[in-house]
Amino acid sequence: MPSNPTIYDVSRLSGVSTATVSRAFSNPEHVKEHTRRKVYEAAEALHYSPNAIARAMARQRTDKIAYLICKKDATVLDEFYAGICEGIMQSANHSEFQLLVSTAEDWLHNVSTAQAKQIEGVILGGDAKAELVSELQSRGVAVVLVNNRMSGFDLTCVVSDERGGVRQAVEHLIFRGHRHIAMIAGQFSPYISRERYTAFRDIMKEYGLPADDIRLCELNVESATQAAMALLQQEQRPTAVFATNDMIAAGTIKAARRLGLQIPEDLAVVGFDDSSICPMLEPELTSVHINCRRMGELCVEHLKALLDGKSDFPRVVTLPTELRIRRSV
Amino acid sequence: MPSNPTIYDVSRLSGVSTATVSRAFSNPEHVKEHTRRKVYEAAEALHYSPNAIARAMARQRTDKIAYLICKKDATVLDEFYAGICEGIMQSANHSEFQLLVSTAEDWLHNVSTAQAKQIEGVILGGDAKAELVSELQSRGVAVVLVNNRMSGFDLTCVVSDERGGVRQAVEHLIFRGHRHIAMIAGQFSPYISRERYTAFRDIMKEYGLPADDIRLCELNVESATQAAMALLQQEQRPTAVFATNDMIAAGTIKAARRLGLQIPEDLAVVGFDDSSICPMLEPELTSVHINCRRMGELCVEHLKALLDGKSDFPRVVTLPTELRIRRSV
DNA sequence: GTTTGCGATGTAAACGGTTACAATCCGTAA
DNA sequence: TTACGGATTGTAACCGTTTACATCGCAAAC
Repeated sequence: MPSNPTIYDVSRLSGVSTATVSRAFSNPEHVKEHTRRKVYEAAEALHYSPNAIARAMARQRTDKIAYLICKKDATVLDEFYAGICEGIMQSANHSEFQLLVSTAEDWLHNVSTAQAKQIEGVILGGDAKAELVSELQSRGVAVVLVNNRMSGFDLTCVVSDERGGVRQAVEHLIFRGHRHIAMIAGQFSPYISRERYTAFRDIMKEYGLPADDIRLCELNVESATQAAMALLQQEQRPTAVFATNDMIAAGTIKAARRLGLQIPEDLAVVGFDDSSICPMLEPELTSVHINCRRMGELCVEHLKALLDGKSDFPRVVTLPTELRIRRSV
Repeated sequence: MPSNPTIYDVSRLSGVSTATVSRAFSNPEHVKEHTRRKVYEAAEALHYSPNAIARAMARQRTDKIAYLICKKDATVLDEFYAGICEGIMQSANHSEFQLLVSTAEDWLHNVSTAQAKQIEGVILGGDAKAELVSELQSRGVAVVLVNNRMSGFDLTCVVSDERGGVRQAVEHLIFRGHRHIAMIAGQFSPYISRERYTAFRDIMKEYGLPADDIRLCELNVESATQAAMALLQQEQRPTAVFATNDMIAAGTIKAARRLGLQIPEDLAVVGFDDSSICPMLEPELTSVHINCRRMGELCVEHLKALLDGKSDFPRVVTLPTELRIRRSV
């Protein structure tokens, strides 16, 4: 197999210097129309395209960014993070970035120490450790946090409006007349868990309602179902449940069914995330929609701004949520 | 900010040549214990680590591979492809590959033409076009197909045992005494759709049962529900439904409930993929499990073998499926 | 005491672009 | 006509490694 054509081949064939060929590709406006065309023709004929490695070497920049997911769960790319990933992918492609994807654990060992240098920017998803952030920043890597915040650092965070989302869910229930609203909460990343929890408490208080019927559960359906069973078998049964994600809501629905409760007549349920399971459940689940793709896109946009030195951006970018009303309330 | 240390800095500090430093890092066995230690100490002191770009340039290999998802759907990284992606990620990290992720459309325009050269291997997921494969192979890029097959090419395919999976599902129904088994099928990638369809037909025939009650639907719950409604309102109602994925099974369950049918008493349902929704449904859905992570890992392993020139591997790697029995049958 | 051979190390030329600087061209104003 | 200046283009150094080849030292074999 003949090795790939180089800029020298193009230079020779088109009769101009390599510098001009280079300019024709990276600064077309600096080479005369006529010459440029000659270059392009030669390149076309040779199937030449600039070698990105060599270019990165000479330019001292790689246009490579990474999406690092910091999670210890079994499935790293769940629907939520996958959605963000899609947004990042799409936006990265349009911005001619190359996107590396990895999990944080493997990364910290293999890569942060060994290769971080050729990554220009990192998007950290999940529960990033402060140590990782400072390590990266100290090496001159631009960092954007997604769905997380961190104090004490000078960095950009892209988050969904968790409090607003909880408000949409809870007010929806309150406006339908519910007074005894319980919450079943799972342990997500610290940031998310805290936001959803405090938001629930604050909003209930705002309406003068008690926010003391709160259960915790593990992140699996059985645990959620158990928690819901216990909750619903109290003497003072709540008329509505706010579940901090859709899986927990699904568990709640199962528990209700086992206890012979009708949804939404006997019990209203609202979920969070508006994942793909919502329309599959019976009844279809009302849930708070988060625009994951958009979050991913925003991450890339802000990372780009950071890399271009335009860091006069807002430090915290908040994306509104949207209540998707279905039949479970 | 001081620019990163280079091999020259290490060379100077440790008092050996750059060649020796280089060897100390990439061929430790070719440098004497004593020297090696001096080099490592100097590197440590300077926080030096080899610049992968320069290394790629000199070595003429990049250790970069890509996972390309060929799909036109709205959500590219659904649970299935995300699972594969996780496996690839993990395996790639262990093999010190850098992993790029992208969708095929953007790719074909931006990358295949412009940058394919510095990617050494590609894993193609979904419905890859033959054109893309030949384009890549003609540029000397190693290609592995996942969950797809393609004739006329000399390439490695990693697939789950679709026929075996269908057999597990259908035989499970048959052994429970079902005779009138209907199928509701969605339009996935051509390969998957065809496999599941023909497998169903063949296996039913094998048991002397008619396989003529087959419905098609779009890939959304409503469409699946509609299809199931029509199916279940026939005068000769089937006693079991084989759904070609879990979402369709969910639609079937919804339809059954609307018609007042009990599951599994009046209707048995089996899904496919064993996605995370199975335990959330009521009743919990029996489904055919596919080990996506493992498929991803296998892709990387075979890609690696390909890159190392050991291509005496089986051309088609098939991964067994496993029936996860729950309550819907 | 030479020669031989091998392991450890050094020298310097790639790898394929970019870009500072110099040189040239060409139109315009003095 | 000539000097001037911006637009184009060419020359060559450089980006940070790897690696073919040369060199060196030293022990075994003669």
